[in-house]
Amino acid sequence: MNEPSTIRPRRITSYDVARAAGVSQSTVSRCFKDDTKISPKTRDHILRIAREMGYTRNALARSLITQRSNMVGVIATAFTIRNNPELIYAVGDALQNSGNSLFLMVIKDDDSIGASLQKAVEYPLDGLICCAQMPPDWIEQFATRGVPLVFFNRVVETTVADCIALDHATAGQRIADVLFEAGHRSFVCIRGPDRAPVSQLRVEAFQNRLHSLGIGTIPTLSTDFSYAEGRRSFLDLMARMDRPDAAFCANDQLGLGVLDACRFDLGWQVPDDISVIGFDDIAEAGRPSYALTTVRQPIVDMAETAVSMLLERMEEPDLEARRIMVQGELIRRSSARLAGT
Amino acid sequence: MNEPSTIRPRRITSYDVARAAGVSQSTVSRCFKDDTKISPKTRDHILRIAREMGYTRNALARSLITQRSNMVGVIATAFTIRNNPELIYAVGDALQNSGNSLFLMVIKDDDSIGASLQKAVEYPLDGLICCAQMPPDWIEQFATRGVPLVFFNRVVETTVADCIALDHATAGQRIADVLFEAGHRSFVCIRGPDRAPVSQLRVEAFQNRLHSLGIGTIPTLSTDFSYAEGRRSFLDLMARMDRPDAAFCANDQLGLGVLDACRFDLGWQVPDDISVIGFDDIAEAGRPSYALTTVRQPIVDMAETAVSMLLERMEEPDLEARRIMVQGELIRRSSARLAGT
DNA sequence: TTGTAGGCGTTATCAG
DNA sequence: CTGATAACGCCTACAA
Repeated sequence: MNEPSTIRPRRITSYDVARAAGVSQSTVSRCFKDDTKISPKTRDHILRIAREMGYTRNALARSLITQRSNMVGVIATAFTIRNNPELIYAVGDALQNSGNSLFLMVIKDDDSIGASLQKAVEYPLDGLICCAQMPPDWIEQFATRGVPLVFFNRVVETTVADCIALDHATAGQRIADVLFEAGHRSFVCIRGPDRAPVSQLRVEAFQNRLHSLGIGTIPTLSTDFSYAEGRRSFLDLMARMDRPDAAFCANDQLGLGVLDACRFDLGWQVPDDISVIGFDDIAEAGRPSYALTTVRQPIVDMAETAVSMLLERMEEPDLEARRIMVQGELIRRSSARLAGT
Repeated sequence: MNEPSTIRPRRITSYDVARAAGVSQSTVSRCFKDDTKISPKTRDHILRIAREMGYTRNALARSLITQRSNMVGVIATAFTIRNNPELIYAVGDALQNSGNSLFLMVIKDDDSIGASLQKAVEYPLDGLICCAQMPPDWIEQFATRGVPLVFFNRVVETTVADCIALDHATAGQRIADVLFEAGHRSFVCIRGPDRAPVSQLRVEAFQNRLHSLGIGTIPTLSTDFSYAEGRRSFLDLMARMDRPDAAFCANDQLGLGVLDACRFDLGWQVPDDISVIGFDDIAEAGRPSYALTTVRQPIVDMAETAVSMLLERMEEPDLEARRIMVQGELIRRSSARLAGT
């Protein structure tokens, strides 16, 4: 008959090692725990044999009995991954340093989170860092199941999950203030997708502040948060209106697009003809080719804090919910004419 | 006495559902398999009760018996994550579409892969996509254990793993050719870390080609692959030598740094005073502020292919090793004076 | 179609 | 210090 040319080899288990070492399976198991009593002699003996046989503990089987998978889920949108890759690295690194693993669930946008949440409870994960919006009933769900949850840059009204976020609103106001003080009186806004909460917070705070300073309606465009859309939509807008004094962009990608539109498509001088301000302080914003004035979001610090909060809550599930608001730092560069300090 | 204010709730199991529904545990289990025979009536009944109780199958327990965790590991360096975030997204998305999950292991650089490999066998993962160098004995290890393995942009001489990589060498030669044809005769190279294989392949091919065209030793600097280092080290070099005709940078980040050094620090005209060429075609390279001539690496396509290859091998472990070399596309922009076509 | 029983690879609890 | 034995939560013959 036809016999398979290769069979997936059976995994070597602690029983195999036990047999080879002439001890019981539980003794083998004990070898790999630190705080247990076992004679150094047998331990060495068993460990050597285990190494020879290529034995490794099965983490899945272990987590079944210990009730901990040592895996932490991270839910992140395409945009977050593209725009803040350091976040992924920082979170992964911090998790690994604490003996956990990173179970990454990527989603298209904030609205397509469903399947990931399902997976998070199925696996089950020891904790969850969510960089996206989550329906309230799911938040409850995780709380009931005792799965620690930290929101990253998504503000949620709940008492059962921690959250860390930039204070987008205060920063948006601040930008309105410094532009106004510098004498700017006509503005436009380029924002991200309508459903992106981060964009919304930044832009609304900006607009509200200007309104209270007596500025009327501010022309505002929604885009997909990308350089290309920022550039294109700004040109669109400029074809229909006079040049404003200043443009506020909900993130740096948009800001770079607007800058290039000004310089290369419209032939305007920045900041003499127009001030441009972005948000995030991504690497490119600081380069001399752009020198974009922006608000710095300390993403790596925030990532590390998020992991710490999660780990704390994993230790101490009864901790009351914490809400950390990180203040952004205004980074003054040459893309905007601003009033001094 | 003190009683815990919260206890981690016991997980609801299929036994709980069975009891509530008045059936046996195995019947509950069967409800969640498609191809099994069960009367529609009892199925609906059980599913409804399961939903009411908030029951979800435990994926870990399931994988213990099915011998598949449905988790695929991805090992990526800090640099890869930072510079090719789309890779992470694309891989994650493709995996999820095939019913698998992404177990992400981040490492500092190619040399610090050890712990991740250990985890990969421990968990155990159903497959591994490795974007880093791997010691040969570990490659064997995975083969013996029957864990499918795909290398991404790392060329390995092995018959037991697939690999997909850009043809860095051919691209490096090509750049040498077009620069030489355009009349350039003096060159410098800015490369990545000494241990970064990708950088090495690109630069060595470039240098070898020029040697065979009669060009002598080419001043070459090693850096950390970053914009800042590219800019700084190029300035260093220029302080010690005459202006070369062209600079080849092992990636676009370096290229952008060198461009800014030329324009903002040295006051040179690009490409009149010097031609600058990068590698990767990252988004910023295409923007008018830079317009960096470079080689396009179709990272998303490559990511999807890598996942396909892995899935195929998971189905068919006996497949013989495949080695896909992707040809890069020279993208001509205004940072380099090149010969036609 | 449904129930019974054994097993996946560990860890934990007790005796010895 | 070590060895039985019972979980952990599920899947899957096999029997009914």
